[in-house]
Amino acid sequence: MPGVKAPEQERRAQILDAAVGVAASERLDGMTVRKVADRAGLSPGLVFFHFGSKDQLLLDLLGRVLEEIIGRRPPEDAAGAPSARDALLTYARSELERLPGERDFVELFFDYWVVGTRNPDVRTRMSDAMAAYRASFEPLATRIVAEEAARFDGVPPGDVARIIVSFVQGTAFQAVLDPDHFDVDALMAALEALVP
Amino acid sequence: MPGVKAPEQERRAQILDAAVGVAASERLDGMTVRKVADRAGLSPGLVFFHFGSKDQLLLDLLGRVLEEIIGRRPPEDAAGAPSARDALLTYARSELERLPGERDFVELFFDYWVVGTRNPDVRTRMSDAMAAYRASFEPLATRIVAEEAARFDGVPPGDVARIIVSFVQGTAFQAVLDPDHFDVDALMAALEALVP
DNA sequence: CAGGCTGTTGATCAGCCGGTCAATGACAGT
DNA sequence: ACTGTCATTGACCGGCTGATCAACAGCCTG
Repeated sequence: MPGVKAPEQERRAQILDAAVGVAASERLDGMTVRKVADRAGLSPGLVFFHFGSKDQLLLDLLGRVLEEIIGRRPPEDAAGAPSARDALLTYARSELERLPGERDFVELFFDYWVVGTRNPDVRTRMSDAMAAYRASFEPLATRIVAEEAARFDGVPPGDVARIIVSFVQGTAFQAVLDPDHFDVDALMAALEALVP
Repeated sequence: MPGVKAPEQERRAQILDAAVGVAASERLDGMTVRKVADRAGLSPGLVFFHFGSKDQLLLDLLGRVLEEIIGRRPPEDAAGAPSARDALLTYARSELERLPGERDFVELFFDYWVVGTRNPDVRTRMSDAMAAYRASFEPLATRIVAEEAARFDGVPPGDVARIIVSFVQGTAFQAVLDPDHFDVDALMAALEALVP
């Protein structure tokens, strides 16, 4: 006996919310259409009615994950930084400080990375998101290169941004694997000594 | 009609070899006991006879992957480097240069990272391996800190090593996602400018 | 040659998966 | 009030999975 109707967008959002919940607690490979439907209090068939396939549901869920991790980032608050180098380090620190609170999404992000190695759609989406993330570091990287033109002779700011992103991601990787030894202050102290 | 017997260790190795092959081409989530058995030219039941469960097979396979990625590393060849800083950069470069050729194992490494977030055994194994990898950078990090004691005042060498490992891993992450834009020389040039 | 141990096979099991679909009911337009 | 559209349900399908197990073959021991 079918239940009450609901507007298209509302249902989709309801199902996606449930998908976020299931994925957060059971990870991508533990997320099934049935579990999502159960959590949303709906029938499995409805998920296919609204999303067509599980792959499409995954793709839409990826949109949410990326928005959370890469999208809704606090403004890069470089105010008060005496130099571009300090501003970049401050920015990097703020990125590291977000990690513990967004652990579920960080884990999902890596889950999707794995899926992306086999699913071209996911891969493209991830690749684009990474480019956007990298781009958010570029203004500061450009200022750094400009401020010390001699030291960075011929080095494209984009490569500097790439290195910062690598550092943040690698740290996220280690933080999830071994959260007890994750110490932002210690890491930043070492980084500041390493990058004068 | 059962086939010929084989010594315990030989069979295990044969099955593990097949598992490596299947995992390399189909990834962890595409690896099933049947496919491994097929590739080894054996019956599925035999896999359980020798390994007990798929989880145990995964754990043993992880041992192989880690040995390939973290174990069999070339000696850190710091010979000819005028300073610890140069030696560390040379070491980091050699790590990056290994990535394209070991892509299958790098992908598997991240696959296992994902599995590790749910499987404590895998997680512990990964965590230990990461610690060992980090430790391989420590001697050079210690020399760097010692050579410029003022600059690295109070910074533990272990944290410096952590940062280098983060950089290498983050780069591996991006290299798999977007192999076409992976350029070791460009990255190292930027890194050398960034870390004087 | 008898008998047991052990490696090996492949059919088989229960369970879960993504996906389909006929049936049903709520709702809007007329 | 009638009707057609569409959201919703849940049983159902085929396929695949990890795991089990009785049957069987080769080998060692006596």
